Amino acid sequence: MGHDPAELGELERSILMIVWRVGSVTAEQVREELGRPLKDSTIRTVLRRLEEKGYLAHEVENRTFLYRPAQSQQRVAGRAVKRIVDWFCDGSVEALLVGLVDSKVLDRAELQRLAERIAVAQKSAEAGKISGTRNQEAKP
Amino acid sequence: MGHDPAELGELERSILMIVWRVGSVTAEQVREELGRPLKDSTIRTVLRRLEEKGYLAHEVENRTFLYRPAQSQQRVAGRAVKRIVDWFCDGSVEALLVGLVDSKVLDRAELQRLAERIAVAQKSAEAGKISGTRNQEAKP
DNA sequence: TTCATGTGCTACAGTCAGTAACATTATGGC
DNA sequence: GCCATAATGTTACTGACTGTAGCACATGAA
Repeated sequence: MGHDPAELGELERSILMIVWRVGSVTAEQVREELGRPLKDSTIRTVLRRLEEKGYLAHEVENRTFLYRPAQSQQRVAGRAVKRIVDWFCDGSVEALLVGLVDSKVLDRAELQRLAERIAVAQKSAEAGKISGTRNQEAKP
Repeated sequence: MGHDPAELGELERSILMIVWRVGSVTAEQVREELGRPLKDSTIRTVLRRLEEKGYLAHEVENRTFLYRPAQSQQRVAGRAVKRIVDWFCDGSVEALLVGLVDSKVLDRAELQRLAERIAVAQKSAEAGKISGTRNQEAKP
């Protein structure tokens, strides 16, 4: 069937990143943020597609579309990683860690720090948070 | 430029998984392993593409192609995750962890276990391994 | 020589992302 | 009321990539 947390194109990703960074943007703002000289309609097409795919939401402000993230950056990243873990690691996060070390994403030192970090977060976690950062999904 | 550790199609992924699982296969074996009724040439086309993309390697055994993984499953997974981290988390593995918790890939308990696991691996690691599993890339 | 088996090359349809033109509509000023 | 301006809505084309496969070619065996 389709592909839920699917692949984003290069331009889509760039634009999504901008929305995440800026928080709330119009097509024009996106155009300015992007270095590239793209036609206005191009930007708006991509924004629309991103919304169709569920990454963005918009509201109308004075006759103008204001786009905002519909999902936090972390959540999207998390889902993407989940897909990879399911696909390539048979769902084993440990196997993934092996891969992370193998592919030099994590070196031993980082792994160390990470473990400590997790331990600390774990200890001081009565509520449901790993650190100060909490997911701020779309608000109704 | 192109896109190195790029997207694999559904069929490509299935076949790659088979090669990883079985270790060394002919096109015919792949055909049997797959449930689907696909023409022989289809399988071989996909195998060839996977080799072009660097995921597989082959040697000729008695006039027949024997395909083997060119990269370990973990390494491919690791690189895929690295891409995601770079893209969506600005390279921060910690941000990724937040995402993993947010998206329910990891719950707090798993995180706990993970931390312990890392700590243990860390301690007993004189050589360069996180656990018994080591990457076995292509051999010359 | 012929047959079977396996490879090499080519191709075609469907999907999707990049990119954009053109039509339409509402809004504020004259 | 009418028009220009600024947005949006609609539609489309192109190239890349994947699924899927046909067909020609080679080579070892009978």
